[in-house]
Amino acid sequence: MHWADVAAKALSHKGDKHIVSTGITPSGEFHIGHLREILTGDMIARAARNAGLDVEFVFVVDTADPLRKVYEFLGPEYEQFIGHQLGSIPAPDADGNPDWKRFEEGWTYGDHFLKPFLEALEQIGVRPRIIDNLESYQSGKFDALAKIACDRADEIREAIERISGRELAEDWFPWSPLDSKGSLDGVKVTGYEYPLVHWHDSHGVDGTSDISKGEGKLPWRIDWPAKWGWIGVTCEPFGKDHGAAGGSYATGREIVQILGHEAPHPLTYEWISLKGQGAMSSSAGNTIGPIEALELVPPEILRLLVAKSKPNKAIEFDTGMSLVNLADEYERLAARDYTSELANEELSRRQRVQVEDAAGAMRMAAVEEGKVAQATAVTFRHLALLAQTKTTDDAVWDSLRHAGAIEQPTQSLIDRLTRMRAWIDSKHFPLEMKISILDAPNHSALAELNDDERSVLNSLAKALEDCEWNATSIGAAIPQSAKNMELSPKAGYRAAYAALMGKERGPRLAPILAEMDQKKIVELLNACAEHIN
RNA sequence: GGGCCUGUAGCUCAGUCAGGUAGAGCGUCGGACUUUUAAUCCGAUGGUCGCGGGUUCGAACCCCGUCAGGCCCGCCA
Repeated sequence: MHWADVAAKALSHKGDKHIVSTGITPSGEFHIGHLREILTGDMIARAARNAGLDVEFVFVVDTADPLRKVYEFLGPEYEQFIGHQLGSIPAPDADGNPDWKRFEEGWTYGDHFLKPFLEALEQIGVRPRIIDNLESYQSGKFDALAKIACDRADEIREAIERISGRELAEDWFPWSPLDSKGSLDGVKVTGYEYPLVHWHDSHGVDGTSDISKGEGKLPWRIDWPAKWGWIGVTCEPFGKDHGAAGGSYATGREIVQILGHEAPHPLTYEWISLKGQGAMSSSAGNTIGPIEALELVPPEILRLLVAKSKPNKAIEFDTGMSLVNLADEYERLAARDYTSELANEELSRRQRVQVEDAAGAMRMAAVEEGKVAQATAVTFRHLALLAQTKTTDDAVWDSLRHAGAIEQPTQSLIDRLTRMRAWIDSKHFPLEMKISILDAPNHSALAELNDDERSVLNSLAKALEDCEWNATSIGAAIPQSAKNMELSPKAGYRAAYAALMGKERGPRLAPILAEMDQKKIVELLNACAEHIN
């Protein structure tokens, strides 16, 4: 069973109606690590729906969280906003300075980072109900539960201290009021009678905060269970940082009971890291955003990345060769017929599980829920080759038609080619996939050739010199040059690849050579032949 | 110090919850396809299941210990 189906099954034991929730703080650029959170939730919701449950998927945007520090992409002016809520401060402009003008129009820091992420989600087929946390506080959604938290502050303090093993400050209070400047930092609570919390701030000012109007927020460890309560969350995936013993889920599951609700079914997931660069971190500049990723990778393949790995497995992502392998794996999986595979009675239990997991992963990878992926009959590798050798899209389609792979390009294939071209032009495209013809003989590659293959070089140079310079003639000339010497065509290809590309094998040479200068190619071949003799 | 996760074929992993002959994909190697040679098809290769004990008729799986890697125990996502 696919991991999402396992989770759905667990939910089905608890009831028929479910709310799967995810949440992210929009403190900076979103990256594909965040995508795991939201895709994990989306996939559980799909699986639950599949299992006949009534399920809603929500995404809480934590705009009530304060700005923690002046990040590297922010100008020094942001110093004044430290401690202020992300949904109540201006967004950075292109230079990292506060964009006051758009702020007046209602464009906040939170919006700035959220908007592109939501567009990415749209493309990737995730359409959650969005809940703005700051707005939820201000409209009183937290009111009732925040009241219980404040009324029963001692019990909550005891739970946090016992479970997390840390000691809370003497003046700790389960409500963080906004101070006279609008910051959550450095405020001391001096008294409480619902709905007012009295405080003394770091500027020496005294004031009151109205809980029911969201003039402040619950500290994170209470904020989370309170959300579970008022939203009615029954399942929530979260990063392994929250899952640790003494972490916020451990305290949350107990606090939520004090608040009069049940804890949601948890699912901890591992991080996605960039290969060789460790965990993703905006400050280290080694992030890749969902938007950037989608410019290179089709959404269903990005979904497969998350779908095929069980949540507790760390994912290593990179935009080079593993992407090619992932994409080709997608094609292979799409080409299989799972129904007939599963009909085979002779499958061992183990094999059956493997087939089921593959089928499940593909079901979860589909951008449109319930849609069955169609194999495109064109691998990523092949498309990469065509995109590099054909300047126009039409030429690519012609080539594929000619090969009998397609009749008309589908929309998804057209999208894929567009992304492929973007990928090729980007810094991410792996050298290994780049097609290049040598300028000078590659000695070590030539040394690998056997005597037969070497002997073809002269004949090959001559054949190409004499042939008409188009793909068809070149294509005929390469094997013919070997046949002339009573050798198998293989010898001709081997010789050609070693001489022209410095490799043992490669993509079809003829169409590539046809785009190049005949004289140069012949010269290179002659130089290689000479080198050998 | 306390806790969680991970360790299985060259690589990526499944199989661990419900113990019953070690599984896939990729890679590699070989063959076929006499010109779609990054393709396709067929075949083969490949593992002291991190290590040591224990329970059991039987352990990758359960229990105890141990080693290695990652993470958490900060008003923190």
